[in-house]
Amino acid sequence: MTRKTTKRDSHKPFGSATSYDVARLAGVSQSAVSRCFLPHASISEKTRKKVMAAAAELHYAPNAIARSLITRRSSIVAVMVTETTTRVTPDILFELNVALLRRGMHLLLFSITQERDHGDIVGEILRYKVDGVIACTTMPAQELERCQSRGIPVVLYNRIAPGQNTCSVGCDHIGANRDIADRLYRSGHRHFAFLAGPADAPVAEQRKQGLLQRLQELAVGPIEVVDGDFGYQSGHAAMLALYARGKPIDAVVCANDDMAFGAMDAARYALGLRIPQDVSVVGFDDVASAERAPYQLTTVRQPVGEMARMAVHLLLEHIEDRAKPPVVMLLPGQLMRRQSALLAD
Amino acid sequence: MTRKTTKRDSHKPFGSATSYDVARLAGVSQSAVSRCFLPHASISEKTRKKVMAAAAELHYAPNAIARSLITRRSSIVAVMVTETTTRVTPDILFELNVALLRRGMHLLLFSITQERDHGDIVGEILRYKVDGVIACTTMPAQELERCQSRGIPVVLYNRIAPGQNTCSVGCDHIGANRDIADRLYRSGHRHFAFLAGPADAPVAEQRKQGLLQRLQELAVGPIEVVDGDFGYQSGHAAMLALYARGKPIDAVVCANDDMAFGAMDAARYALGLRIPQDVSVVGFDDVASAERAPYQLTTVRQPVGEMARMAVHLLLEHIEDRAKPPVVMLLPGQLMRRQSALLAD
DNA sequence: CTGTTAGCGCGTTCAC
DNA sequence: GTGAACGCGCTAACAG
Repeated sequence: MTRKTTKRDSHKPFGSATSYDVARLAGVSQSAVSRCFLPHASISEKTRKKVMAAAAELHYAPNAIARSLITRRSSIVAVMVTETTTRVTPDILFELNVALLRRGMHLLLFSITQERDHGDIVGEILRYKVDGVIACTTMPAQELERCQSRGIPVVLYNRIAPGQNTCSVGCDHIGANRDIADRLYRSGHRHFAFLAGPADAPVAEQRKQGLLQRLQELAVGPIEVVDGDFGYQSGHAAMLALYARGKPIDAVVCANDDMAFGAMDAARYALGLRIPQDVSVVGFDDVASAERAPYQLTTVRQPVGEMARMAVHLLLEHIEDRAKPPVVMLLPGQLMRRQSALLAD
Repeated sequence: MTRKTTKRDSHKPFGSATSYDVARLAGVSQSAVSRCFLPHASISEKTRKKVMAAAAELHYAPNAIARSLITRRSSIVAVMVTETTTRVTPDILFELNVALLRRGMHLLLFSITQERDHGDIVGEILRYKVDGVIACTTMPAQELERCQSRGIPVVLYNRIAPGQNTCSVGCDHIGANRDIADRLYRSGHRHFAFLAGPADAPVAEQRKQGLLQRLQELAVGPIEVVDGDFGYQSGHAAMLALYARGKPIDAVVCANDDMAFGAMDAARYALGLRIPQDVSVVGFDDVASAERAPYQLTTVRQPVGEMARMAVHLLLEHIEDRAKPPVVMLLPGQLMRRQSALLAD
């Protein structure tokens, strides 16, 4: 003890008090202090009082970094996002953060960009010894494996792993757009178009699949597909391109809301069409402006809060038991019926 | 060495290789390995090669947690946000993350909610020994002091500290709305209204101040102020309430874009007004829908990317030198002139 | 229930 | 330039 005490008084620039400082002030051993801050420690009420008083006086709280070095649990979860994620569903980060904090975990954020790809980022993640990863990105199989081979559980958000051998939680985009197809058909639509999102966005592909699958089952003739990139402008352009083809159209389903807005504005202000009398328009995501007067867009809302909580739940389960088999969870989207489309019940 | 080696082969469930493992494989000492991964280490090219080869074979990378325990630098920055932050400016998190990663720092996210207030969160932050804090929230003076007294620099984002004794970077909301007031006046407007945001949002107050200040200087008569909460619905309601007062109105400046959208929809669809012929409407933020056909909203864009980079820059400077005096940085907003308002050049 | 002891993995003197 | 020893702050295993 003499050794330690003499040493630590020397520097300590600002650094908060350590468990040794508290121990000395309380007149107990350092390990007694440690135990006071542990969940299931056996400690007498008397010494506990003494320790807590001393701790309060010194503003002491256990150093999480030092603790994690020995417990091999950092209570940190890495969350990977892209710019698209944060733009299209900004609330996901908030919801994940709240869900994680509520369960005693912390969120270390990593944004994928051109200059920092998955490889770089996974390297950083490994160095920080996080307890788990939630990926809102299309993680390359190799990087996924790199985490898992080191015993770090991964949960994919709105993506499905190549071999489905990884946990994932997502919205059932396919099911939702199958339902949309069905309802549009039943309310009399026969001439369909799909304004597609970027090919490298899995959710955009799923939304397309859902629509096309169901329409094929219903034996609806050729469906016009126009490419886009999730942006408003691309929706606008796609709509103009669509009508330039000269085919009859009575329903336009869009890869997301932003494109739907572009399509609606093109329809009304450039093509002179009435919505939904001349053409029904459907989006996906239910962003804020979807419910507003100029659009009143019929769309599908993802249960973001629930998806976040499920992702956290799944991750923690697999942190507890790494041998647990992977779970793939698909949550239904919620249809928001508004004025932009004629939809059967 | 014997002691260490016997020990470490025993468990190691999945855990990655340590510097000892690399040292053994390379036939050098552990400290040689350590030096290889340090910035300015003096090491011979020969042993460096050996070490790097061994490290690659074992997929070794230094444990950031262990490193920070001894260097007293975690390379982690805590970022505090509220739900409003993430909803109104989703890109700020992305921009901060990119700027931080580029400078070798990592972002630990903390969302303030009802159930986890600033006190709780600052407690968590202190336990993780972050190198600094960027607060996109209204931090209570007490919690600010709690960080600073422990030598943790804080940079406020879009807030100004009570005594200005803290670093901050923000958009010049006051200046921007002074300019708006000026231009509206010069283009002939004389009957102004301001649709206010929540009283506890400093940026909303600043926007109001800027407008009222300048109008007072211009000796423009009583300005109608209607309360709101930054939400679309509140803008809609405020606009109706405003016209219910029966006063003449020719310019409506709103606390933010969402409220402006509500106001415009109320004006057009409920009050039968033409924009900008009957009334000019101005917003703030330049969110995505502002430029779209139905709105074409004249508004002010905050230089979010630059603000993020500046916040990171300021923070790192103060991490390097804690004695550096605080800097308050105000960046100009960018006026986006569109069709919703008649504005002088 | 308490104190003592031994590391977690690494960066850093200090001899050689 | 290199290796041995030490300790960052803490938890865990053990004896009493």
